[in-house]
Order: sequence, then C-alpha cells, then structure tokens
Amino acid sequence: MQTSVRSHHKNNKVDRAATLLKACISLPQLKQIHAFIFRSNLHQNKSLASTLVSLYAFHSFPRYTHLVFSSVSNPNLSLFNHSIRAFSKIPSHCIQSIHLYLQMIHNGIKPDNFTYPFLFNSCAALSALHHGTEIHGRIIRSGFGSYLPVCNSLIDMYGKCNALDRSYDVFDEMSEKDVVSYNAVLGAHAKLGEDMSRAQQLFDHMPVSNVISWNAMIVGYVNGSDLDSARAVFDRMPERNVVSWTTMLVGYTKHGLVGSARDLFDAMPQRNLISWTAMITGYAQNGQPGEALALFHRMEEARIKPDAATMTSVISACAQLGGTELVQWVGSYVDQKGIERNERVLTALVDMHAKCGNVEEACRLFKEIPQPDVFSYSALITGLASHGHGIKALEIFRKMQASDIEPDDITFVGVLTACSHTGLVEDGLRFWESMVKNYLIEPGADHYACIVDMLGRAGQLEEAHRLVRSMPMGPHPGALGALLAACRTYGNVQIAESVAKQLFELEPENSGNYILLASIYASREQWEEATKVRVAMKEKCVNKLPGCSWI
DNA sequence: TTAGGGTTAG
Repeated sequence: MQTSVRSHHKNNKVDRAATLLKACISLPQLKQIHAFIFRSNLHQNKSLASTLVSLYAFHSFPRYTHLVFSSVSNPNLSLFNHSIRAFSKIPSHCIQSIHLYLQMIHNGIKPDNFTYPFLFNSCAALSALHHGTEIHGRIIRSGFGSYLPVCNSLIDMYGKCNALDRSYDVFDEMSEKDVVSYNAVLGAHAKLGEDMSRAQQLFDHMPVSNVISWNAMIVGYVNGSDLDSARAVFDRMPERNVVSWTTMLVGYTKHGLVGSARDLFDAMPQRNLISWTAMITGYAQNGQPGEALALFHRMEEARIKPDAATMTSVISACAQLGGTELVQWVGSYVDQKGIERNERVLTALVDMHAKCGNVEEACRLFKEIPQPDVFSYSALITGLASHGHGIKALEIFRKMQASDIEPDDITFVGVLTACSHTGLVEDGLRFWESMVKNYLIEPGADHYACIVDMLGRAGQLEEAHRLVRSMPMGPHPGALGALLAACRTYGNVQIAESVAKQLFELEPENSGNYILLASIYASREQWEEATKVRVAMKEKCVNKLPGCSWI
C-alpha cells in the first residue's frame, strides 16, 4: 500500500517535470528544471533523461548532454537513440554518437530503425566513410534495410562522403523510393558538381519533385561551374522559396559575379539571416569590403541579428579596409553582442589584427583557439611574416608541423614570405623543396613571387631571373615586379630591361613599373633612357597614378 | 531521412 502511494507520488513528480521540460525555452530554465529533477531523485528516469539530453543538444550544450546520459546507470534503447540523435545535432560532437553506438552494441542493446538515420548524419558530418560502411553492413545483416528513412540517410551519408557510386548502389537496390531518396541522390551529385547530365536525367524522370529537388539541381550546376544552366533551372522553377533565391545568389558570388548576386538580392521577395550573410560574404570575398560593411549596416537597420558566420565575413571586410577605428569597432561589437567566439571568428580576428600589425593581439587571440586548424595557423603565419616577424612566423610553422596540421599552399606563401623578409635564403629554398616533394603542393604564382623576391633581395638576380622564366603559368606580375625591384637595389640594367618589357605588356597602366625602370636608368646615369621611359609612362598612364587606379 | 551563408594569399 505504502509502496503504491510512494510510486504514485513519484509519478506525479515525473509528470510535473515532463510538463516543465515541454514548456522550457531557455538554457537557464533548462538548468533549473534539471536541478529540480536531480533534487527529486528522478535523474535515473530514462524518459526524463532522454528529454534532457535532447534539450541540452538543442541549446548546443554538449557537456551536459553527456553528463545526463552518463548519470543513468542502465541506459535503454530509447535513451541511446535520443543521445545519439542529440550528439548528431552538434557538429563538433558527432564522434560521440558513434562512440555511443559502439557502447550500445557492447551493452547488448540492438539498434533499431530510429538509431541509424542519426548515426548516418554523424558519419556524414565527419566524412567518416569507414564507420558508415561498417554500420551499413550491420543494417544488411539485421534486416533494417527495408526502412525508407534508413536507406535515404544511407544515400545521403555516402553522398556527403563524396561516394556518389555508393549512393547509387543503395538507391538502385531500393524496391520502394520516395522523393527524399531521389533528392538525396541529387544532393550527392550537387555536392560534387559532377555528372550533371546524369543528375538531370534522374531529375527529369522523378515521379514527384519538390522545391528541394530543384534547389539541388541549382547547387549541382553551380558546383559544376555551369551558371547558365543553374540560372535556367532557377528561372523554370514552379515555386521558389528563400533557399532557392539564396542558393542562386551564392552561385553568383562563388564565381565572382557579385553584381548579378546583388540584382538577385534586391529582387528577393524575402530575406533571412542567411541571405544577408551570403551577400555580405560575397562582397567581402570579392574585394569589395566597403560594400560588405554598407550592407551589414543595412542589415542592422532591418533588425536582423548577425551571427558568428555573418561576423566572420564582416571581420574579414574590416581586415581588408584596415584602420584603428574599424578594427576597434568590430572587436567590441563581437564582445558586446555576445557573438560566439568559434574557431572561424577567432581566425578572422587573428588575421585582422595581424594584418594591421598588432602582432601581440593576434597571438593572444590565437591562443584562444582550442584546436587551431590550417586556416588559423596560416592567418597567423602570413600576418607575422608580412610584418617583419619572420623568425616568429617560422616558429609557429614548426609548432604547426608538430601538431600534425597539414599546411596548404597558403601556409607556404606565409612561410616563404617569412624567409624572404628575414633573408633566410637557404631555409627558404629548403621549404620550397619540401613543399613540392613532401607536401605535394603545386607551386603557384605567389610562391614563385616569394622565392624570386628572396633571391632578388639576396642579390642572386641571375638565379631569380632563371626561375621567373621557368614559371609554368607564364610571366606573372608579382614575380616580375619583385625581380624588377631587386634590379633597382643592385642596379642591374640588363635584367631590368627584359623584365620591364614583359611587365609593360602585362600591366601597361601600372605606372610603378615605369618609375622603377626609369630610376634604374637614372642610378646608372643613363638620362636619355630614363626620359624615354617617363614619356612612355605619360602616354599610357594618363591620370592613373598609383593608389588611384582602383577608383 | 533530403536543399542555402563563414576564416588564411607577394
């Protein structure tokens, strides 16, 4: 009798807690209810724990998601499923759902058709093709392969791991398909931008399509660099939503067509945070930082709150514009509005401060990044290198190598710049060789420019000239300019003449090249030649003095 | 179970 009263009492409390959780909308509220559950000794209740786990994930609070799960002594299938789903929603913690899956197998609990789709979301987010394939094998053995959502998420997982053929393998074997199955395959094509004629054929023969199918076709053509076809799809769509407009807009910005993007932006029936951010990013990435900032202020006027992604591009725009006031403004904006200081935001801040010469602040912010990636390292290295801190830049590069972060082409631009500005010719040549041989990075025009600059500063003009002539991408203004500047330093008229001739052809309106050559002649007292160059400059660069030509 | 936005470059 007493037991039943007590259990009735307890059930009341469980119901009450469940009702409270249903109504809970904020993280502080959630923590309060969690505390109530704990005080009432209900934390072993698996249903309440499942709800808590989901809500903590919804508020992106992985620490507590894990805490709640691990405080339940014998987790059942439902709690495992809720927790796997919870971690699959937090991109940085997807690996946890795979760990949970392994744990549930170990505990002898059999996954069901609700387990797999979320697991595959995690595999997709991690590009964990290996795990995904293994779990696929278990599905075949256990007979859950007849569930549509399970197969659909499998197609999606293979697609997101760039395994288009495997997506088709699953798709072709399905006896029953729905629009999601088709869309998942179209999404796989879209991600790669590959084989769009096959995608088009599939699209044309779909029994039913929806706006997601159309949008996937746009993405596919954009990623395949076929903007005309992308636009044709966009124009033919029976109905467009805000995603369709934004997708097309991004298609234009990705290919540098900012004007077309802006036309679309102005014509959109509705805009959301993502559309604004996409347009701001379009400007920031295509060398129009002023426009990016102007649009950001219009976004504020429209009372759309920016998030971390928006601010990443805004910071990048400020970095390009420079100026103490702007740098200070954006820094305090991020602080005051509580913008999430994630890896990308911090990297953009590191880059901005480094570009503006505030090396200490850049280093301080870099230390705030828990796991710096190739972007964060490159931002710091290039920033340090271009402000005369070559030694420090190389020190950071060594740290990067020690932490097993793979450098990319841009990292090496920074590394080579550091060597060139510090006069470390031997090291520079060694890094160059290592870049090609160990890291299999194809040297670009910027790398050549660094090495040419380095050799030129060291007075090895013949060697530098030889390198310029061996560039597989042909003559390039950056490398040629560096060599011409070195010719000025060392008064080498012969190489200067040959280099300047090429530069005049490549950039006839860049007056700096004429001025350099004229001053080389002047330093050798070849006054007649110097005058000739100045006259040629006046003919070709009317009213186009350096610093004004971009207006 | 399916679709859109972010950082590094002489």
